[in-house]
Amino acid sequence: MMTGHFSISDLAKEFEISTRTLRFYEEKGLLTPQRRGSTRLFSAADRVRLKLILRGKRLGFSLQESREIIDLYEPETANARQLQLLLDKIQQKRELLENQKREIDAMLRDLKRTEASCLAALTADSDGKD
Amino acid sequence: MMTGHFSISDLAKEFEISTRTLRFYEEKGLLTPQRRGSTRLFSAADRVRLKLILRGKRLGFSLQESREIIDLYEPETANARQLQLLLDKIQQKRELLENQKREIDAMLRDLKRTEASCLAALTADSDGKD
DNA sequence: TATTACGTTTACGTTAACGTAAAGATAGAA
DNA sequence: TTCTATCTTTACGTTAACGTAAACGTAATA
Repeated sequence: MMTGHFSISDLAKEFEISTRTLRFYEEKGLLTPQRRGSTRLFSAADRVRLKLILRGKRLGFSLQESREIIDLYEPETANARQLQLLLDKIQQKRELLENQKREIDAMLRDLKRTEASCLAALTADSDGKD
Repeated sequence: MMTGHFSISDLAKEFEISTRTLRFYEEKGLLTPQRRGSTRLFSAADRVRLKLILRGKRLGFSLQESREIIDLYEPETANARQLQLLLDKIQQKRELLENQKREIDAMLRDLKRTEASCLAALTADSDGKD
């Protein structure tokens, strides 16, 4: 039935995770699905949060860290003092991410060097120099 | 004494990790220090490997993944067939890293948007509109 | 010589992020 | 109504990456 909501297995299939994982995320307060009786009903907002959690995972963030980042997106904090705090946190996360990018670039450079010497070795072989 | 080697605590201090961590990495075959008696002697090469391991950690790689990447750097594989395999692996890792970069950029864009609306809210407040 | 600093091995403990199994409720199809 | 699918809760198990403690060896220093 079209309810505008997702069942637990809907999301599990879509994102190729287990239902246990979804229940675990709720248990940890990362997702807060509604209930119809005892059955969980996930909203579009829950789905977005899930996307962010999984993206965080791919970047090597812990669930706690992902939660911190996700919480930054919620503009419930309409108070100015809180907003400044929010901006500070965003700045922190930005620096962390920029650092990650730099490390990735360093790794890519290293790989490129190794690749180059591999290719050199290969072409030397195909030159039939020996 | 200048031996051209590092003691376990030398490396522990330099990289701000525990000696347990270094022993653990050896146990897992990620580092292979020599021994003088029972005491570990780490070489400059060990130190480089350690750097790569820690960089991998910061990027959210498991020790197993870090090992795979590090192994790519070792040009012991002078055989052509092996070299081609090596190039394939490098390509795989490159794609993985490029993907990570894309995800980071996505995250940075999201943060930027949130930041923008925060700033908008703040300046609206300081306008004293209410 | 006794203490301090540093090294060793062995082994049990811990946290995160789930996996897996048991036992049961509910709703629609055969 | 019985079967099948899908949901629930509860709870013990598992892996990675170390932490922590015990018990010991060695070497320089007070």
